[in-house]
Amino acid sequence: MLSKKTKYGLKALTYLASQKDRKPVQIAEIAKNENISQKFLESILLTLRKTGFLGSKKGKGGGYYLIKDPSEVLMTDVMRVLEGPIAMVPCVSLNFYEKCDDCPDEKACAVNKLMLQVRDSTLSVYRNNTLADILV
Amino acid sequence: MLSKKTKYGLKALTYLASQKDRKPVQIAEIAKNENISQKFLESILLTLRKTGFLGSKKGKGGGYYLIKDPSEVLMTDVMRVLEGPIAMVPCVSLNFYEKCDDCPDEKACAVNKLMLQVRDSTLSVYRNNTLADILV
DNA sequence: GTTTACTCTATTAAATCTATAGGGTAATAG
DNA sequence: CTATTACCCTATAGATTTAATAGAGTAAAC
Repeated sequence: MLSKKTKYGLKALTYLASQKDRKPVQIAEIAKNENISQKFLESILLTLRKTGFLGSKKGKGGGYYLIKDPSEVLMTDVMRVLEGPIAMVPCVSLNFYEKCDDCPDEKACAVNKLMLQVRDSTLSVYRNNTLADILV
Repeated sequence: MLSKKTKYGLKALTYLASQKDRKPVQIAEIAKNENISQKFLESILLTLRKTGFLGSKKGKGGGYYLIKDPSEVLMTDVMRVLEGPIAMVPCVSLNFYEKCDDCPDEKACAVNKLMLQVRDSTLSVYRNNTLADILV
């Protein structure tokens, strides 16, 4: 299941991406238009700023804005930051690999074999989509 | 993240599928060989029996056994029973559809657009794999 | 009729997710 | 300069889900 954090984060990014210009947009405006708890959204936008997706401006007329062009924001990167590993099990994760303690041999593991395929297919979707691609 | 329930369920199914014959296998044997808590496995196998994947035999020499040939057990069905919806959001789920209360229009939702693709690609993996395919 | 092994319910412990509260601080406008 | 705006950060609580355990019950086999 997709977490609310990821869902809200994606909605905020697309909201910013569909602005005419790159002027800062206030948290309150995004929260209201996308039906998101403002405080919760605050922490999500903070994460996106710290990970280089967003810039922010303080004071009157401040807010958040996209740093890169939407067509340069890969879903792979967004999803890893918001949702975490793309793989459903750590033993098939590219960026968050971890050995299963209950599994003596990954090569002989059916779960591994299946989840490897799922990871690859999911990954290809994220790699083929930028923020610009999912705008509607 | 894949739940332990699904992981254990898949391991149990593959354990049963790789038996020479279809004689009942005891819970304890599966639990020991696959490093699974026996009581937890018990409840998982019960689910798989109730949903038509496994049969069981009581008393001495009893246990669980596969009902169908491994090549006829689709991963789509297994995953839906063990893990639940394949879609990451209810609004793109085929079997568990639900409208998002925060989203006025699915057609205009970027999350929907992206997750629809993810669902389709994941689904195609599960549809192309039977229990026989993931044996190692 | 005793043993074996599945069946079922209830409960608990742990982890994670979601949301809220509240104060702090930097930047801007006037 | 100063008041206001709006981001920044920490802590915490409530809800939900997951994982595991305990224990009693029941059907079948030998």
